[in-house]
Amino acid sequence: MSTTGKEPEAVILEAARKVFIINGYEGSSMQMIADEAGMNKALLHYYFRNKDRLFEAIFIEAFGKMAPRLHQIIVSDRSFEEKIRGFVDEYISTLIEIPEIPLFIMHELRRNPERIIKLVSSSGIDPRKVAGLIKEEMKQGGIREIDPYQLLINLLSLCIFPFAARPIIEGFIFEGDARRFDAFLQQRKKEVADFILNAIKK
Amino acid sequence: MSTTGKEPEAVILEAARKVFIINGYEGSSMQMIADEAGMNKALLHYYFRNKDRLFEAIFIEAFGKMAPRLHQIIVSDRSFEEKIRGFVDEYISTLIEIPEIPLFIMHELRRNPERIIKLVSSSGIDPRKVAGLIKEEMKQGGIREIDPYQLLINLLSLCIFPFAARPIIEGFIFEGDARRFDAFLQQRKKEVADFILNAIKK
DNA sequence: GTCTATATTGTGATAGAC
DNA sequence: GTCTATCACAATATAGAC
Repeated sequence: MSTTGKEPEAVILEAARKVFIINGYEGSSMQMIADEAGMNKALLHYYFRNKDRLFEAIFIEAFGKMAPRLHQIIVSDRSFEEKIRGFVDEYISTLIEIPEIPLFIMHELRRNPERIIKLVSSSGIDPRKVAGLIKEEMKQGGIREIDPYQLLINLLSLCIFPFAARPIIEGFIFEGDARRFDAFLQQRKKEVADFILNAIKK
Repeated sequence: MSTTGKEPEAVILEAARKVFIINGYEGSSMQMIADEAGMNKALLHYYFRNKDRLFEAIFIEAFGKMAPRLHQIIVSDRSFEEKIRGFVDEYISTLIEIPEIPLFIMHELRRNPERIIKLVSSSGIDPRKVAGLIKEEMKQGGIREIDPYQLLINLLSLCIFPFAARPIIEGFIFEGDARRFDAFLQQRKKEVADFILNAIKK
């Protein structure tokens, strides 16, 4: 009860989020989460039966932050160029806020791909419709027509990859200088949109 | 000794490769590797002192398959277009053979970023030189000049991301149909090269 | 609800027989 | 070199006091 100030459930979830998203399922222990939450291991089991259930709550939440935005922009009634620019800008901005999420999702999805089925079916997104929509717009927009799936993956690749590969890029290309990498990401919003729009121009 | 038929060391390494690359460091146990190798746990410790050393052998090998190819093509004396086409084609072809490597490297590098420093310094690749080379070629090649780092990351993103995100893409976009995904990858070699070259054309 | 204590299993690693 | 047996410890999870 209490005045909804800091229910243990919320505290646990916040701690679990931090620990799981950084270390992954196998790299995280209930003890780590308990420490982060400032309480006892047993309490985690009291509120969330076991590690799996606690993890699932975090994973679904993280997945939900990534998938639906894409769909929303694609099916809006803006112009094609505005859709591309809008998506790239919003997506990269979001990822700057939660940069660990892409790699987290990719890794955990690889560990347990069956989970996708549940999530996809519950998301209500029909990839065929999205592809059809893109194809339609390419015809009308005076744009070089390419496979809509390739375009879709290109869009996602250019937005997401730098975050998933951050340690490599930051270490390898920017010599470990985080500020250069951040500046790179800010500039990237415009750069990626331009890149895509140029690539599909006739 | 023996006639180099199947030295235990090689058998262990092959087993460790399979297990580590799929499950990651924390997701793998010495028992799993021993089972895969068809021998006893203790033997793994006999040949490779501990789990860390065994893992390091696998990680360095995997990393070595990804990084140097890029450099080799970039510094060759082919034309700019040929470099792009050559790199994309060879890189995607390689990744089709070893599709789990990108995610493996990304995840493990996140877990222990310090490891990069050692590897980068020993690879002899100077990112500044590579960027300078790209910049020079853009001037000569009659190409729209963009930040060479952005171009480099775009190149890598478009090649690597589909492999790292395979379960998501295959499940989410291709409805779990692996054959459609494979066809998609084959087509992608040409598609990505065209996409990039169009994007940087004046 | 929240803690301590504990049961149980799995892990990396080593000792020692052969 | 290769095995069995075992140690020391960390993990998930539960029982039970308060």
